Amino acid sequence: MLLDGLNEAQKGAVEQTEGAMLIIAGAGSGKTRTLTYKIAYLIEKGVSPFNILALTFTNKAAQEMKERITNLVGPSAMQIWMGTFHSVFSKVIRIEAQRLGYLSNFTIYDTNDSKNLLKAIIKDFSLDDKIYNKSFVQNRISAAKNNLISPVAYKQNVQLMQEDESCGKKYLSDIYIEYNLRLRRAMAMDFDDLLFNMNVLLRDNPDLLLKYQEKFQYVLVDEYQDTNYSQYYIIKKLSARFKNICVVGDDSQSIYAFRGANIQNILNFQRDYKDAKVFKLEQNYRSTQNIVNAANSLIEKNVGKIKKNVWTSNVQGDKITYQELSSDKEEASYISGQILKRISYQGVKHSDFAILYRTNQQSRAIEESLRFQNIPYRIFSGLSFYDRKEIKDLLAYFRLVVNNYDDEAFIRVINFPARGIGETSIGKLRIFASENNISLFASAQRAKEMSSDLRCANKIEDFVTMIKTFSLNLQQEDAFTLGSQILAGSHIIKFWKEDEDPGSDNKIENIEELMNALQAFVDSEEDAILDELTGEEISLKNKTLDVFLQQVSLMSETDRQEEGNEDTVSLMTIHAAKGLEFPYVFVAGMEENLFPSVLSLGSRDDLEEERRLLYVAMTRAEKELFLTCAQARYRNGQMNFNDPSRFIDEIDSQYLNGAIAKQDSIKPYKQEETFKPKPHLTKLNSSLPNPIGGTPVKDLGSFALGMRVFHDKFGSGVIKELEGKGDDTKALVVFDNAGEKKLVLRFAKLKKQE
DNA sequence: AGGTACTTATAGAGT
DNA sequence: ATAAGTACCT
Repeated sequence: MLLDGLNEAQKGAVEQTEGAMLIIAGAGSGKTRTLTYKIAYLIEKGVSPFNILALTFTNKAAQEMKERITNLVGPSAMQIWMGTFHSVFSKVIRIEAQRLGYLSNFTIYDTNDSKNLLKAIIKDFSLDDKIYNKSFVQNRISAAKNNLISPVAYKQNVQLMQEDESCGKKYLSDIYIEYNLRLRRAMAMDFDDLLFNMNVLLRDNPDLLLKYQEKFQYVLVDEYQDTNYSQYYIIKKLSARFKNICVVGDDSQSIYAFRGANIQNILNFQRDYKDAKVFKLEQNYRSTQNIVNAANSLIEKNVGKIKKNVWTSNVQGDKITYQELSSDKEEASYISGQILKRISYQGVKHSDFAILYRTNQQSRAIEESLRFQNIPYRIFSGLSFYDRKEIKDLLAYFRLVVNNYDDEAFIRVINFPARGIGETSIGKLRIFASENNISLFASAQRAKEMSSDLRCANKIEDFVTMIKTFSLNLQQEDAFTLGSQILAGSHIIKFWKEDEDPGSDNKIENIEELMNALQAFVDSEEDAILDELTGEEISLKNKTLDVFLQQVSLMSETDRQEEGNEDTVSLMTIHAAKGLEFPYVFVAGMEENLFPSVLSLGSRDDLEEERRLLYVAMTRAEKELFLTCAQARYRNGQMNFNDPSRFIDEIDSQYLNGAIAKQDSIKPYKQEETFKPKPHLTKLNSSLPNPIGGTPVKDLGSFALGMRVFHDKFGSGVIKELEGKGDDTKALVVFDNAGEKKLVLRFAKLKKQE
């Protein structure tokens, strides 16, 4: 019988098929399993896979779930629409593009493209790019889009306009307007547009609303705690007709507020859907009692959350190890030492270990140590394959061929490899383009009629002709064939072969890897879900370059990873570790200002998110968990000193080994309650005074040569030299017991003695 | 126009 | 520490 392997709570959640329901799934409680069986159960009950929509957090998760369901109910499972919000709805938008005034070969701009575009606009508006920092502007626009605030609505919103004005950015709304205009001119959408425009489609086209409501009779959403308002609204509308909406999540694992996720979506679900049934999965099958209890004791410190009692009947296990080390280097070698010890004496595999950290830059020291010890490792995320220059260049050629209006792609390749079209000429094209409100490519096509003479008009014409020739073949050739022609026509390989730099061989290998991916895409089986739509839809099943590009733009680094058969240690950020589990887990960098991040200290909501992040990290571990802290760490080229993370104190010490009671270090975190209220748009107030580096600058001028000072770690000593001034003052201190140290006063927290 | 040398911004998680 | 931007030279 299908449901025999499930516990009572899981079974209940599976058997409730109709109506609205919320499944609160604690860490390690078999959530994926439950969801898998639930979908299989629906199909077995006679629901057509065509009528099921399942939204997951990564494409990889979707793929794995599909495979499992296929194992349970057979190949019809391949017909389920399953994937991330972005990938599923980008397909819908592709199909219905005309309703939005787009063609289906529109480009998806990634964050980088967005920022470049914003930079150009800020420059064109003659605004100060320090005040109008492109990352800030991008965040603000993204937040607006995620809250379904259009440029016009933004301008009419008194509160938003006042916020902008009060921080000296009154033209932000104008930038937003221009940004959207230029996106449209480039026939491009950014990530947020995919969701925003899906909402527009459903709002403005009653026939389409009905069509997709009829199609998606059963809507299931995984990781519901990490959905934003735009996503919330899409599924609300889609499920309004049949009212079969099942959301699964854990409010304690909500870690994407920075990206617009709204934890209220899950907290308010019952208010929103009055008849909603609630199921709680509370038994943890993953971790030892010590790990579960320790994680519980931490997350208890959060105020806003749904009551639940996560427990386990697993063995008690070892206590969690907390280890302070003197530096990031020591921390790294401690970790590799612990790994080596377990591998040589206990026959544990490399792949049983994960090293998790808050920020990507922490991987460096750890990598060095692992390499030194010959421990095989694999780093997830970091500089993604698709972020590499050589890959982006070639993809830009592809993009321009697929969509001639794609201005960001045009800028990237018009003179790469160098073909004698310089800044001056490109500037003239830009002006012509904005005067006539056309794309750069269209301007290039009309180079001859431009008033100012273009000395390189012939070269531009050659380039245009080349791209156009490829474009003509877009629907005739498969992605690999056309891609190879473009690669040859671009002379990119020739460029890297002639390049002296030793890194260029690797670049060529990467390009070859991309070509392999193209070949694999062409050879792959047709995606059955694309076959299913009938009527006026364009064909999505061709293995052409445009389809490849759309797939690739929404692929994350974790989606890309092959099923790793290699036996390696995994290194990744905690965010990337969401949903994974490992027998042995190290969480590195348990320090104030790093974890919790210095940027989170300004609000309780942000701090609670950091706490949930640690909760996620801890609950990845099955058998053994290590938390490490480095007293000194290189950051931004400078040595940095931080206290151990406040979170260490928050974990009940009975589950912890190695915690050192701090005698006299003062921890001023009791001020939690004094945080200022947040405006309703997440992150929209992050422009408020927030000094880079975070630590308030104290009176650094009060130290003098020969003065006796005290340092928390190094003890007493005498200042031998002082150099630099202001923020950068450094002191050479001769410590009584710790030798000479050069300290940055801003970080070192030196105290005067006597 | 293209390349090199110096300057300066940026260092939070990622679809 | 590093990437990206600018100034200047060939």
